[in-house]
Amino acid sequence: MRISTKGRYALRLLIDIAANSSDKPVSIKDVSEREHISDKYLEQIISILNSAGIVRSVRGPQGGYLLRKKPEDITAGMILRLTEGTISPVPCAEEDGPTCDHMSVCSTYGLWKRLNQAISDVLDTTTIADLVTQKPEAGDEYCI
Amino acid sequence: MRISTKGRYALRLLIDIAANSSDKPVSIKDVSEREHISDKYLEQIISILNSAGIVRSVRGPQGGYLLRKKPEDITAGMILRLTEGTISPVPCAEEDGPTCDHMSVCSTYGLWKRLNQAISDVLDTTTIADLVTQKPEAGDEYCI
DNA sequence: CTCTTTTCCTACTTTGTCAATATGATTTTA
DNA sequence: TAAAATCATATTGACAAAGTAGGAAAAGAG
Repeated sequence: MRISTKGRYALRLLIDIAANSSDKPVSIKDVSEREHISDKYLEQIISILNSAGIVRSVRGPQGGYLLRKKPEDITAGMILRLTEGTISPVPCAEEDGPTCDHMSVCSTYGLWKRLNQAISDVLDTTTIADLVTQKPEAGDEYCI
Repeated sequence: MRISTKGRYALRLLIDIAANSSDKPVSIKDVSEREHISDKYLEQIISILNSAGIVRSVRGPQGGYLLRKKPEDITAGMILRLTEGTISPVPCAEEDGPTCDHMSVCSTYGLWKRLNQAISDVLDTTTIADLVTQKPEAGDEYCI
C-alpha cells in the first residue's frame, strides 16, 4: 500500500517551488539539487503537473516553473491523484469504479469504502501551504 | 496505493471460513469454489495465516482449516499486515521505520504520519466478525 | 493396508510497474 | 549565436504481483 516515489517527489517539488518562488520561476535544476532528486525524473513529473494546470512553465534561461494556483488551493489529494493515477486502495472503492463479475454479496465493499474515505479525508484537507510551513519537531526529523 | 489481491483474498478467505465453519474444518477447495479464487494461490495465503496462528489446519479427508481466534479478535489490520508486509503508505511512517539520509527538514513527514494513522484507525477497528455480518445495500452489490 | 483427500512445501513463470536514464528537439534570453 | 532552460519520447533494469506447477506428507475411509 505504498505511495510511489513519483507521488512523493511531486509533493516535494511543489513544496520546494512554493517555498522558493519569489516571483521568478523556479528551475528543475535548482529543485533537483536542493531535494536530491534526479532532474530528468522531476521533468517527467512536472510535465504532468504542467498539463494539469497546477504549474505554468517559462522557457529559456532564467526560466522554470511557477505555481498557477495558490498553495492553499492545491491539496495533497489533487497531486497524488494526478501522479499516482488513483489513491483508492481497491478499484471498486473509486468513484465510478468497476463492478464485480459476481455481483452477489460482498462483505468487504464497506470496508474499502470506509478506508478510501479515511484516506481522502486526510489528503484532501492538506494543502501545499500547510506543508510549506510545517517543520518537524526535533527528534522527528526524517525525510523520504 | 493499492492493496494487492493477496491481502484482499486473505480477508475473503477468513470471512468465508468464519461464515462456513460449523465445527468441521473448511477446506481450501470449498473456499476456492465459493469465492472463485485459485486454490493454489489460496494455499499460499493460508499458510501465512497458519504460521501466524490465525487459523489451525486439519490434514486428511474432511480436513481443512479452523479459526484459532474468535472472529471478533481478528482485525483487518492484522491480516493485511501479515499478507501485505506493511500497510504504511511510506517507509518512514512505520513503527521503527527507516530514517532519512538527509535528516534535515522534512515537510511531508507529518502528512504521512497522519495518513498512516487514518488507515490504521479504520483497519484496526474492523474485525472479521464485523465483515461476516455485513451485507451490502441493494444497488451497492460490488465485489473485488 | 491402500486409496483418496487433504494440507504442506518449493520452485517457476509471466506480466506489469517502478524508477529512473538517455537522447535529442525546441524555445528564449543574454 | 551560444547557453540555459523546458519539452517529448524511448529505453532499461530491477523488482514484485499474481498466479501455475509438481509433488511430498499426513490422515481418515474402505
